[in-house]
Amino acid sequence: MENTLESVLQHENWARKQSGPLYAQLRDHIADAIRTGVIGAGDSLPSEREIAELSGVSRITVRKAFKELVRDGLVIQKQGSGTSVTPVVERVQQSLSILSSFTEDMARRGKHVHSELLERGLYPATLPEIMTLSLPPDSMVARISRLRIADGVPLAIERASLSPAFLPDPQNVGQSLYAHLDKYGCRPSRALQRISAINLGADDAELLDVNEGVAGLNIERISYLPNGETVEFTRSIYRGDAYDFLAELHIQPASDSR
Amino acid sequence: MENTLESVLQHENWARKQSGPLYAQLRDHIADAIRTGVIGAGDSLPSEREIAELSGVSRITVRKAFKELVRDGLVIQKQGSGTSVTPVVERVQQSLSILSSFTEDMARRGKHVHSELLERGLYPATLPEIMTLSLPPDSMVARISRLRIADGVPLAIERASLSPAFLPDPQNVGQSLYAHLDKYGCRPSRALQRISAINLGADDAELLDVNEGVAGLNIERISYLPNGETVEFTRSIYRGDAYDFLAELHIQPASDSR
DNA sequence: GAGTGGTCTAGACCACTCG
DNA sequence: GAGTGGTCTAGACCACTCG
Repeated sequence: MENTLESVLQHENWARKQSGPLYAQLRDHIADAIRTGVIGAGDSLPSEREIAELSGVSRITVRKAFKELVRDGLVIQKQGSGTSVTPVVERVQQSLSILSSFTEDMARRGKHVHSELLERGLYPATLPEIMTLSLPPDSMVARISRLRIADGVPLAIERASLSPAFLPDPQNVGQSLYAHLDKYGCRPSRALQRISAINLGADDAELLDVNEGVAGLNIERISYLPNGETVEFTRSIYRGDAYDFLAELHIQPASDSR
Repeated sequence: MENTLESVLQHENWARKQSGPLYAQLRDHIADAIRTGVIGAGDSLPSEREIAELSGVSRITVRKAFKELVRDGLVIQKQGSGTSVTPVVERVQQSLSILSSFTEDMARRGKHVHSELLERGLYPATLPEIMTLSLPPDSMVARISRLRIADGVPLAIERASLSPAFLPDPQNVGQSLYAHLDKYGCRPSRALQRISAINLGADDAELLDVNEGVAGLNIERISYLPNGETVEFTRSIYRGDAYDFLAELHIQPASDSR
């Protein structure tokens, strides 16, 4: 009857059956239990001390196994409230050739989105902002930083900087920055993005509700008006487990292909 | 005179000056020393036991600090040979709108590239390969897996699968798969890529000469001939610290933008 | 207040590297 | 063989969560 967690963790049911370090055997054993559904998404795991006792290893060994499960995003640990299996997140596919608005994009998929405001207002511009946005020295810059949430799941942190010429009133931006820019006729028509992979730091990981060190996508975007003026410089961090970016590539011009 | 590592690690020079856990203070202190150049790229650090003694904390606390420096890619640890500062890698910028060959791309930048062959030959096709490449059931598939190395630095693992119709002789492929396909007039003209972020597993991390768990880019590419036939299905893993992908975005058609 | 994960210690032995 | 990081233990106290 009890083909549950407890029996799975019984020492005699796993230890020394494989080779390699104890913590790796325990880690793989728990990972299998998660993947095969013996433990479901969102379920709580026994405490480190309980597992240590059940499985006959020291608590530090259990912690070491957990640490790697945490790093790989299989479980989530919270001080004071225990360890549980990471809830599954539906991956969002986003095009890398069509410039779209997060809010409009998600609405089209029938998802309920909202943003948590992290920062909004006019600030003294930093040097990168001055250079990227072609601002005069000692200029102010409009900044909007938001945590993007779809159906209750935080997906991305967006930190946008704009020239005050295009956004004199950051306080009035609602859910969608692009919709706001539309009103003033300065919605960008073209953008360049730079994409790289990073391990999330403690602060960003907490905002995105994932474990520190989990892989994320770091995207810097510079958006332009049809006349070539720079509108927006945005640094975003996306959850690696929640996003697939799609790009369509074409062969380079024949003259160049030697 | 000795404003070196040893003095930096002296217990009285850092401990308890900040708040927070000991290991975090030590970690930040070493990270600062690396960033400010007190310890240079490639330099060896003292052993865990030496640091423990110098700084007056237990070895486990030193290990915990090191573990996070390793995770963030600042240092590299090798059993039996010690801990050293990660050598700096020049980032490669690669377009996400132009389909180019790794070999040709790097040659254009004056880099010396070579590949280490991981797997090459004809194998029974897996289900995903059959579906993606439109192969008949129980078909064979040509596979080439290579570790891409530029100027001695491993940059990416590429695992390509092709229909034997396009690549009957995988054994004859040289440095460049695309150059080989050119000869038979079946070089792809268009491709779709899916990009996501992952934490590198132990095997891939070892091939790429980085630490396990470091963030990498996972890219799946499907390439097409001008007539629409699928040529190639490639799963690649790129080092997150070595690649920036560039994408140019355009506004979506007006009819769609409501 | 009971229970959880987070930090820290002292000490031990193992696996690997390198001269 | 000496030195390195890797694993493991038993035990302690702290910070946080939750009923």
